[in-house]
Amino acid sequence: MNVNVDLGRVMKHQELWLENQICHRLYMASNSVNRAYRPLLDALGLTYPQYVVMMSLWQTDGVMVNELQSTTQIDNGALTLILKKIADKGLISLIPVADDRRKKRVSLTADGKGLQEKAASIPNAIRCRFPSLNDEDSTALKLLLDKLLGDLQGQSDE
Amino acid sequence: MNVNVDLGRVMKHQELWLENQICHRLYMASNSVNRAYRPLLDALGLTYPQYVVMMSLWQTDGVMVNELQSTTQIDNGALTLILKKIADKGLISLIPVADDRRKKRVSLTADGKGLQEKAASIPNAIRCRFPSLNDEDSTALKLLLDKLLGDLQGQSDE
DNA sequence: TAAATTTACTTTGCATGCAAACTAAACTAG
DNA sequence: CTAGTTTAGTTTGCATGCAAAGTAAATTTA
Repeated sequence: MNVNVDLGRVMKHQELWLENQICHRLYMASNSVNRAYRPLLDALGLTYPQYVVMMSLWQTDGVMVNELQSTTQIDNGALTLILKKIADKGLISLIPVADDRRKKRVSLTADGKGLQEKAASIPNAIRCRFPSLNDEDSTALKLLLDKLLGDLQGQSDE
Repeated sequence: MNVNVDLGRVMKHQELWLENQICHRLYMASNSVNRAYRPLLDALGLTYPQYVVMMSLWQTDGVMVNELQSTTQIDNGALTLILKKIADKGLISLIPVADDRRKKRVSLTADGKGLQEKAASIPNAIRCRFPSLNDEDSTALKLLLDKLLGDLQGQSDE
């Protein structure tokens, strides 16, 4: 008695069923998480990608755009606009490097540094939205996502 | 000897570090997966969300738009455009329901049904991109993502 | 050292994702 | 039966994500 024929469906192409796919779950999870962040980030005047950039800078300030790109994995084209926007908000300054005038250094302003205190409560607020995931689950999930990311990163380079 | 101070960073706000976050991994994973699908889906003339809609219809044809929305989790506004586009490609027909003229039934055309054969190889091609994830890992990852999705779904309704 | 190439972004065109406003049809209360 | 409400989709404005073309500066070649 296979559950897959309960509704009289043909047993063909089960790999194409949404319930069987990791990728569709990732798609839904990423969007759901983004929606969960929105109300919290609205209070800071940031979008999620902008928040990711700020987090990266709070951790390591004064980096080149391409370093920020590889850390955050945000698309280059999008990153240009995102940096322009958070620069307009006065959170960062974009300074061309004297050595190599193609490069730009991204540095936090005082306001940008100060925003970290306001953001400090967000990670915990988000974690509380996943009551079903205990610490062990979280660790396991990170590990599995790292495996997946490792696979996908390596391949494009070869 | 804590690895977190290896580079002399202050031990403050570690929750804000990207490496410690599930959400940033989900963001990167979802985008990476989307990029992995692109060359495969280009051959079918579909984008990933369009492919998700087609998969849902291959599994259950002739549903209302709102059923398709809850199955695929694609945004309503986006879904309207996506349905218009795959209808323009001749893969589906959108027929207003006689009972309730607000509703529309989404039905596969012969071409739409035929496309399933061409798509049949995609799930396996994608799975091959994750050599590090064995079957056990895949099952575990699905389970963890389902937990996370369950948490996020329930909350917005309350 | 002049041409070819590479590097570090920027810009452009298209396709979502999302919240919010909007429309039309069906439903409920009085 | 009519006003108010809910439901099913659509439209709109803004912010990415992505591939591809474009730019300017640095590097390598010949």
